[in-house]
Amino acid sequence: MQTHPSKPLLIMLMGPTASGKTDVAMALSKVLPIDIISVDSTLVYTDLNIGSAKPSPEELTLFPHKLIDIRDPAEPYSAANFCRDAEREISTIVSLGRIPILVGGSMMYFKSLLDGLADMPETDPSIRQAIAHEAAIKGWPAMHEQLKAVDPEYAAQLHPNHSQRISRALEVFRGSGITMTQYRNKQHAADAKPKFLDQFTIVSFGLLPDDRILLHDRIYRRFNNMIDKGFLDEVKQLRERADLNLDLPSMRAVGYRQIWQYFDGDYDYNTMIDKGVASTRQLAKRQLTWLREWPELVPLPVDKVYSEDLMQKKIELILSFLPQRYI
RNA sequence: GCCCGGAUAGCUCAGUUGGUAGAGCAGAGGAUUGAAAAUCCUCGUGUCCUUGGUUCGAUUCCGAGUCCGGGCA
Repeated sequence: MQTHPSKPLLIMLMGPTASGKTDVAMALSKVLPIDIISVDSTLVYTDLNIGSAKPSPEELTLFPHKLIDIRDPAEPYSAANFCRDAEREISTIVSLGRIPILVGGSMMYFKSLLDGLADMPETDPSIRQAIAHEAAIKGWPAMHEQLKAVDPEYAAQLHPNHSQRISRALEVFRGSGITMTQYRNKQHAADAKPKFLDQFTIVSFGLLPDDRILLHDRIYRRFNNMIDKGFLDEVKQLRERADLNLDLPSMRAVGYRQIWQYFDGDYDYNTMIDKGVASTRQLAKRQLTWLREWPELVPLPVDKVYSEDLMQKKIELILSFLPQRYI
C-alpha cells in the first residue's frame, strides 16, 4: 500500500459470490464516512434484482451504491464502461471529502481499473457479428490462424479455441488496422500517461473462505432462497421482452441463463436447479483464482451464517488495517 | 413367489470377441486488456455389487446370493 500523505484513501473490498461483501460494506458505512461503488457486471442492469443478489430498495436507500441500475438489460456494459464510470464516481466522492470504497466480485473490473486498459477501439457489433458468422463456418482455429498472420505475438498467447479473445483481437484489427499488441505496447510505453489510481492510497480487502465447502453451502442456500423469492417470475418477465435473448451479457448471467434455458425446455426443473447452483460455484472458483495471487490483499473471514458479533470483528479488523490519519 | 432387465468414477452411462476400463456432467487447478456472472485450457485408480466355478488369467463367461427397476401372479 502506498501511504503518501497527500494521497486520498481508497478502499477495495472484493470476494467471491455469496461471501457477504454487501453486508460488510453496509456495516462499515456505519463507522466510516464511506460511499460505496459497486464493482459488479450484473448489478449494473435494471430488472435483474433477485438473481443478481442486488441489495433491496430499502438497503439502497440507507446505503446508496453507485453503478447499480445504470443499464437496461438489452444494452451491454463493459470493463471499459466501468473504468470510465468508476473514475468519475471516485473523483466526485473524494471531492466531497468522503472515502470511496469499491465493493464487488467482478475481478476483471478491479484489474482494469488498477492497471488501466489500452486505448483501443470500442466494440463494433457489426464487425463482431461478421467474425462470428465466419467462425461458424470455418471454426475458431482457422480464425486463430488469421490472427496469427497479423498479430503473431498476441495469437501465441491464445489457444486456437479461445473464441472470445480471438474475436476481440480480430475485431480491433479489422476496425482500426492496428493490432492489439501495438495498442498494448503503446499503453506500456515509457511516456504513457499515469494510471488513474496512482493518485490514491489503496487498501484492499478480500473475503476469503478458508473452506470451499462452506462457500458451496452458502451458494446452495442462497440460490434456493432466490427461487423462493420469485427468481423464476423475474426471468419469465424478462423473457416477455422481445429485445432480450441469451446472447446478451445480462441474460448470460449465472442463474438467469439456466432458468431461461429451463423455460426453453432444455432441461427439467431439478436439472435447472443443479446447473444454476453449479454455475454459481464455478463463478466463485474463478473469482478465487483471481484473488489467490492478488497483490497486497488483506484477507477477511467468511462466516457460515450472519452474526452481529462476527461482523463486528471484521469491521475492527478492517479499521486496524487503515492508515490512522484517515479515520 | 415367478420371469425379465440392470448393478462400472460423486452422478448419468459406454465398454472390455477374457489380458484390471472411458465419455458427458459434477469437482479441482490455471488463464484473463471494451461480453468477464463471459470465454478458454489442463486434470480420470475406480473393491467394474458379493461369492463360488471354468481359465495361465474373470470386471467380462457360467452358477448362487444381495439390492434396484419393470412385468406376471
